[in-house]
This record gives sequence, structure tokens and C-alpha cells, in this order.
Amino acid sequence: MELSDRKQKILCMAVEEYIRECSPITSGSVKDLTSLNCSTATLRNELNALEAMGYLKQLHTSGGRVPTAQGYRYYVEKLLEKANGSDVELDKVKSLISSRTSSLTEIVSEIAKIVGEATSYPTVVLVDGYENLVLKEFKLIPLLQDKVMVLIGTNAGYIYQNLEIKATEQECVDATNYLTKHFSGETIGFMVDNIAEYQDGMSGEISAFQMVVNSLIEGLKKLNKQKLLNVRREGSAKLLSDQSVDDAKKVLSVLEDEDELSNILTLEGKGDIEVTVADEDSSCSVVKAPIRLDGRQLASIGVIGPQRMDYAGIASALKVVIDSLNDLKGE
Amino acid sequence: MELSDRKQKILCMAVEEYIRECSPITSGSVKDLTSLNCSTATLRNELNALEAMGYLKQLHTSGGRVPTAQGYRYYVEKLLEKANGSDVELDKVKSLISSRTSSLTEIVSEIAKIVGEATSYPTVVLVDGYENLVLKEFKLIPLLQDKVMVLIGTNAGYIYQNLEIKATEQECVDATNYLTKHFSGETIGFMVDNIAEYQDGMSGEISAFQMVVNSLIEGLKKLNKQKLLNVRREGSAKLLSDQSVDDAKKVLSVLEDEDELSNILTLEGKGDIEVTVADEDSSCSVVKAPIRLDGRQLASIGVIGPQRMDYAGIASALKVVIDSLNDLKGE
DNA sequence: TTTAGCACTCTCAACCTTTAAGTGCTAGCA
DNA sequence: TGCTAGCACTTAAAGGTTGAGAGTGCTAAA
Repeated sequence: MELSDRKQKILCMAVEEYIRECSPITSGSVKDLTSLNCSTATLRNELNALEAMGYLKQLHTSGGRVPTAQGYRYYVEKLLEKANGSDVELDKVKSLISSRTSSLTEIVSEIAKIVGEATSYPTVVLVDGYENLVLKEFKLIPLLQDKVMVLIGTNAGYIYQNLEIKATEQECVDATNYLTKHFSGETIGFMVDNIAEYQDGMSGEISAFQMVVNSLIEGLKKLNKQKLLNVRREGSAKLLSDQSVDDAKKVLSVLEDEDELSNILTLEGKGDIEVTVADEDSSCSVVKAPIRLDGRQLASIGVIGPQRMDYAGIASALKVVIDSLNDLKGE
Repeated sequence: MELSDRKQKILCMAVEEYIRECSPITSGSVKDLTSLNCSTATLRNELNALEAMGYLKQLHTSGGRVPTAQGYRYYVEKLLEKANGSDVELDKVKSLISSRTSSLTEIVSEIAKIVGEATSYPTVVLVDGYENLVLKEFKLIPLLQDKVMVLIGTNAGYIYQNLEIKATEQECVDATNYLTKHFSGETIGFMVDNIAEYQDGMSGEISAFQMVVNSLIEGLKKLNKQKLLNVRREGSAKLLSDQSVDDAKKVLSVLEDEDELSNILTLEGKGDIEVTVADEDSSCSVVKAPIRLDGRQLASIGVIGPQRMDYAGIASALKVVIDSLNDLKGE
């Protein structure tokens, strides 16, 4: 059922006002805050209708109305239709891009920091697998005490791995060359899936370095299952001032539970920005988006907060950031 | 002024009980909870005396007493005298030790995690400079796009650095050999301070790789000024249940302020475990300790909480962890 | 030095009252 | 049919009162 123009206007204004002031919306405040030329009685009828449709609810008979989860959702949908840029400091995003010499971990942490600071809400970035990273460079370096450090350059920064194996300088060089020759330009997923085949096809030339390569692949498989989670806690102290203790507690609990964060950040659809509004089932609201590079999804980013939070600001900040990242070519 | 045995007993019991139950101590509860054979009236006199000395205070005329900051401090001092081990999972500490292949960052994060989980309080580890790390191994690796990755093995894990310079394979090998020859076994501080001298004394042999070495030292100087801070938020949601909203907010604010955390973690004395009790000046309590390796201080670790927190449990957990680490020889 | 006894103080919870805000409803009007 | 004015009704919030209960300080006696 589609809402009349006036109902839409009233509902959106109500949600925004409630997000801002946290005080229930009354027929009087609607009259003051909109340019609608009608009496409070008329507005009361409208509010009554919106309540009957499930968008608003009264906390008690004579105390104004507050948005329901459904009301928030309606607002958020309208919002995403006309999502526009925001005042995120684009400079920061750009400097991030130029610093691609960093490790993936640093880059992820930097993205979380930028969004966290721009929105003043807790922000989580999740890299849930390295399959889609594109390989650019390999370096295997023998270290003291039978260890080998593997340095893998990708289109999204470097990743490191420590292997507990004994290998000679020459074996490392051979392995480096072998990997560079066959897998440069491919994704990590491709390499892990196809390495066996490559080795089968050249059983003649297999030598000592094969052991090194196998160990690396084993390591990567393990690494792939681990999730790289970066959590920023911007504004979590502020939650206590802005929200009921109960709501704040819910958000803080979620932030401490890494499994739940992973679940939350898993993207449902193929769209861009997705919003989940807290209701009886989910204890906090999330605005999340995929991070892509060269068209492949690498990670997802989510801003976590209570039901009453600044969806508009967050969504537009996220949009700016992920658009910048998505535009970025993995040189 | 020294307290009588009985006063000591009463005060310590009062603090412990208040930490546990968060309800004011009355003459009745003291009688119930201690084995002292005297009447409540006598105990009232004692409580009165302790109040006059500043260890306890009444919130209102007839409502029992709670410890003052001074009272907590007295308790904590007594506590540290007889600090004993706890049920921290020593296995975890040991597995940490065996995983010295990791990077310093990973090790620091692991220490914070162990203590955070053992105490259920927010825990911060601060590495405020790399001067005292002992150098074991160098590897300079030329990468694509005019970059050089520097891998420095120390007695406390590896540190990485990315240099934005152009260098040949041979220059990197030369630099690696040069550094290994002169500084293996020394501290990073020594190397940074003395490198100029070494170079002066051998102006004849200075060659292309000098540029690489200089760039590395510059980088290390910069790195040395940065502080490596790892913050775990264990139990920060629980704070909201256990404490007044105000106290919880204070702790959460501190956790968000990296500068303040650095200040807090700076050790005052030369002792082992230090405890600061929250009072008018400091908004939260801290139990902190130095992390040493081979007798040199590398970092400090602190557990942050409200005034009313489990000092005994935290102090003993910290003691176990830092003793294990201090015993550790940086092979 | 300790104890028993007692008057005193203060919080807390329950209860009531008043006030002001905001509503739903109805009847009348465009 | 939609809008409006008016009015009775509801409710939360704030303020005040009360009684009960817990715990104290003080005093006099052991």
C-alpha cells in the first residue's frame, strides 16, 4: 500500500525529528515543523492513520508517537532512493588509496577508521576470505630457525605469512619464480584451487621447492577460513548519553561478539548499501555495504548502532567511501 | 599511621564486600562476615574511626559506609604484599611464547587478549618505542614499484617496514649484510644512535646501499615515536550492568581516547604491578605492569576499570602473565 | 574496652494530588 | 468528502506526604 504524499512527508519528518530529538512526535510538532497548511486535528487524523498502518506507535495514550521498526524502514527506503554525497573527508580516502604499499590489515583498519570518524558510530570492516585478491608479487624469504616468511603482494595491499619449514635460499627463489610465472595476475582463489593441477602437469620438474609451495598453499587455505575483522568503537561512549542504557548495552554487546559481527556483516543481496533496522529480532541497526576492487568483492563494511540513529548521515558517508574504493583500479 | 589488626581486617573485608555486592557496609554486615567476636556497637565505633581516618565514608547519615579512594588504596597495598598466582590459563601464555614467529603486533594483540579474557576487563597494551628490542635478523627485499620491504627480526617478534625507495637486489643484499654484521645482537636504540658513527668511520667503503640504510634508519626513528597501542574491550558491555551509568561512561570514554590511554599506561615507578584508584582527578582505576624481556622493558600492560573493580583478581592475573613473559629468554 | 539500649536521621517505597500535554471524538462547515 | 474547532478524557511527570525500616551516634553501665 502506497502512502499519500502528505503521509509520506509527515512520516519522514517524524522519523527525522525523533532521531534528532528523541522526543515523541505530537500533532503540534508536526504542524510546527512542516509547511503543511492544516490544523492539528487534521494532523491527528493522519497520525492516527499512520499508526493504524503500523508506521508509528504510541507509548501511552496521550504522549505523542514514535516510529516503529517498520516506520524506520520506510524512511530508510525513501532515503536510499535519493542518497547523495556527504561531507566525509574525501582527502582521507584518497590518501588511503595512495598508501597502497601498506598491508591489507593496515588498509582495512584505515577504512574502518575513516568511516568511524566520519559517522561517529562504531564501524566494522570484515574481510571474509582472500579468494578474490589478485596476485601481483611473491617473495619467499628464508629466515633464522627454519622459518620462511612469505610476502604476497595483491591488488589490495600486502599479506604476510610465516611458514614453519626449513628451506634453502635456492628453494625459496625457485618457489618465488614458479609462483610468479604461473599465478601472477590470477586470484588467490584460483591459485589455491588449481595448484594441484599445475603440479600434476609437470611432475617431471617437481623438485625440493614443491614442499615450500605446498606449505604455502596449506597456510593460505587456513588463512582463507579466518576472518579478518576490524572493529572501531567510535562514539560508543556517546551512546550512553544519546540512548537508553538498554539500547546502548545491546549495541556494546554486539560489538564484543565477533561471531555475531561476522553474521551481521554478511551481505544478503547484491545491492549497494543495505540497512537493517533493529527490531524484536535484531538487537541493533546496521548500515552496511560491500567493498569492491576491480569489480570483485573483497570485504564488507558496516556501521552499527541503535534503532534510533542517523541513517541518512551514515548511508551517505558509506556511499562516498565505497564509491571511492570501487572506482579505484587495482593498478 | 598504622591501623590496628582489627581495623585492617574490617577495612579489607569492607572493600572486598563492597566490590562484590556494591551495597554499603553496615556494622551488621561486618559482624556477619568476619569472625570477630564483638558487638555491632563496637564495630560501629571501629567504622566510625576508619571514617575519621578517611578510609570510609557515609553516603548519608544512616546508610552504611563505602570505601573512599584512600580506602581502596590501602586495600590494594595490602593485596600486593601477598599477591599470589591466579587461574589465568598459563597454557595460553605458553603458547604465546612458542609462537614467537609472529610479528610484534600480533604478539602484543595476543597478550592483550589473554589478559582481557582472563580478567573480563578492558585491557590495553602499549609499546611506546622500539629502543629496547634486540636485533636478531635483517632482511631487505626489493619489491615492485620502487619499494623496499624491511623485515627486522627481534627478540620479541618481527617488525616490518615499507620504504618508498628504489634499490637494486644487490644494494639490498649489501645493506642486509652490513646491518647484520654491525648490529646483530644490539638494540634498535643502539643502532639508531650509533649508525652515523659507524658510517663516519668507514667513509671509504660507503656505497650505494648507504642510501638504503639511511632510509631505514629514518623510518625507524619515525616508527619509534609512534606508539603501538592495542586495546581490548572485554567486559565493556558488562560495565553497564555492574556500575552506575556515569562510571561506565567514564571508563568507555577513556578507552576511546588514545592519548589518555598512553598517559595512563606510562609507568611511574620501577616496581612491578602498580595500581591507580579512580578518584576526583582520575576518572578510572588502572592496574598496570611493565612487560620485560631479557631485563629490558618493552611495553606496559594495563587493565582499565571503574573505582569499584576486582583489584585482587586483576592483579594476580597480571602477575602471572608478566612473570611468564619476564622469565622468557629472548632466545 | 566493650556492650546494651535508645533516640535520632535518613532513604525508600507507596500513595496521593495537581498540572500540562496530547489525544480521540463529535458536530459543524466548505 | 475532507477539514476544523471544541471539548472531554487520559496519562506521565513532578511534587508532596507518610510510614516503615535500616543504621547510626551517644550514653551509661559492665
